[in-house]
Amino acid sequence: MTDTNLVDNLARLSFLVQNTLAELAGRHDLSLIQTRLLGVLRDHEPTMQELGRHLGLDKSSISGLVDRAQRRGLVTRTAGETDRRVTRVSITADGLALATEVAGVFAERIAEFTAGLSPAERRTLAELAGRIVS
Amino acid sequence: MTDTNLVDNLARLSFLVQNTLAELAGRHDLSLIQTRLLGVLRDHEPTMQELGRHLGLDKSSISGLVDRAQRRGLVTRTAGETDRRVTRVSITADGLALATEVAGVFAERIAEFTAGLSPAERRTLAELAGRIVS
DNA sequence: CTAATTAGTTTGTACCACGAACCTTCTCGG
DNA sequence: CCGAGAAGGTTCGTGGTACAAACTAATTAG
Repeated sequence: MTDTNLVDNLARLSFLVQNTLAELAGRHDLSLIQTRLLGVLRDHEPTMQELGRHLGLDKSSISGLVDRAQRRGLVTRTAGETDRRVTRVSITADGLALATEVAGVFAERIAEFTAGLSPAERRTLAELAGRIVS
Repeated sequence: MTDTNLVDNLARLSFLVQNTLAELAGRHDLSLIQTRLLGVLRDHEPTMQELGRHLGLDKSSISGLVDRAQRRGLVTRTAGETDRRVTRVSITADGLALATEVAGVFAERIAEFTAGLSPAERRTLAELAGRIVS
């Protein structure tokens, strides 16, 4: 049955979560990284390099990522006001709708996965996961 | 503080675990998928399409993946004995050493992440994660 | 005002993933 | 037994992802 190997089970859980998110995003022709990009932009209007820090990517990778998202009308670039070297990236209405849709379905799917747990167990899991990531 | 949003915390935890594995693998010039490949081959000697099922990839993706791993001497192809259409993939000594090394460091890192949990909490986490993935 | 720094883009390389076309090797029905 | 179709892999073309290095434009330091 469900063994208690912490490392294995965390690894498998992480693959399950990531694959789930990738699959749901893929239905809207979004990659994992594009989805993360939109997720960040829901709460921020960062510069290119702030985006790089958020996502852990090189600035040249960000250029391409934003290029492709912009081509699809999901984000826009805005020139910085004071410092004209910087570029701020914002999410568009289309991008926001897509991000919200994917996030919603993802939450539903996670709920299904954890349906076999009691409410107390779900709280415990959320709390332990929260302590690890913080 | 560590809030108790289950979906968010599971998502963040999964990114933490995956990024950790990707970073550790990257030190040996392995991608996540190459590492998973070696991980599967530690316990199996699958055909190409069995590999595809394990990893959730198209057979054409497997061809390239195994090509690159073979070029680095991490795996070998063997022609099937009875059915000569099939190709079995095996891990080499070099590949096994690499997989073992990465797995070991990964386990250490997970141990560090969960060091703030009590032994009982770690058992609980392992058990809850195990029930979700099973 | 020049020199160094910083933000971002471009270019070249490699990996990753897919579908479609293709080859070889079975397998099955007649 | 043999020809049609199915099955296992590979190849090719396309596109996303990631990085480093070279480059441009704008800002800041001296």
